[in-house]
Amino acid sequence: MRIATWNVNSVRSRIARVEEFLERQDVDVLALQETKARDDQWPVMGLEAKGYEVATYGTNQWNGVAVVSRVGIEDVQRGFAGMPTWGDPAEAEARAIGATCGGVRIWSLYVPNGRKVGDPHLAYKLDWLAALRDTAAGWLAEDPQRQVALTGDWNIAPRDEDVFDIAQFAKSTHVTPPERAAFQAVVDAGYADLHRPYEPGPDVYTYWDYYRQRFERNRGMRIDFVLGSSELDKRVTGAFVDREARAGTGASDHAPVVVDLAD
DNA sequence: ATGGTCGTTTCACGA
Repeated sequence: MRIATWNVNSVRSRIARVEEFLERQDVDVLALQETKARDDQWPVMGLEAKGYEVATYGTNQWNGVAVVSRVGIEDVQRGFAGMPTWGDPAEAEARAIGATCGGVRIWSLYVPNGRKVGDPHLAYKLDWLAALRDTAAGWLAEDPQRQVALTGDWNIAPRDEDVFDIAQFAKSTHVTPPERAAFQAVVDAGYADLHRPYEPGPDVYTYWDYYRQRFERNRGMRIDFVLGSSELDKRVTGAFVDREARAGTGASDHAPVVVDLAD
């Protein structure tokens, strides 16, 4: 089974590229972030015609996550236990959706951006990650044999080599010690990085700003990850970033991360 | 320090 995660930066403006990616890479399950579509706005017709099921969670034009699968979708859960919301608690933020596909629990996560050091959004990001860690640790405490994938845009570069020039991030979010500790806490809860062992280099990125030709010059960041429980980790046979999806006009600013699992 | 480029319910703001 081949799974993937992709911050698509608007599924409505990118649906043709989503369908192209699924077919070109022969993907079974795709987790999407920043769909920027309410559930009722999702362009599902082409996907359903090609045999994909879609589970979405979008409450406004800014947020949105989804799971697209051609191996079935079961037990969809929107949000997770203890997930903090920003601002009015009644206004749910669609940052997490979980679905079981082919026996694997796959989460599509859009970790809060954090904006700037000192911004309350950064505290929110850390709270959100702590809640995710607690909840995800609980899943494995209940049953260590579970195959769980925590995929998505983490908005964290865990290592200095995960950004094109660490000196330029001296006063930025995404690389601060508390954010990196929050990421590591999820790893320590039993979720390994399934991609890095297969592309360990310092110049492997998943995100490149649109401006200043950052993609063409490969000045990017590794901030999208597929983390997996140990039972899932055992099945991994390979992983890579699909840079082709980032190339050319009309691309998202992120590229998909693809992970292959043995049957 | 600023600006660069995308997306959105766009003349503003988030990433």
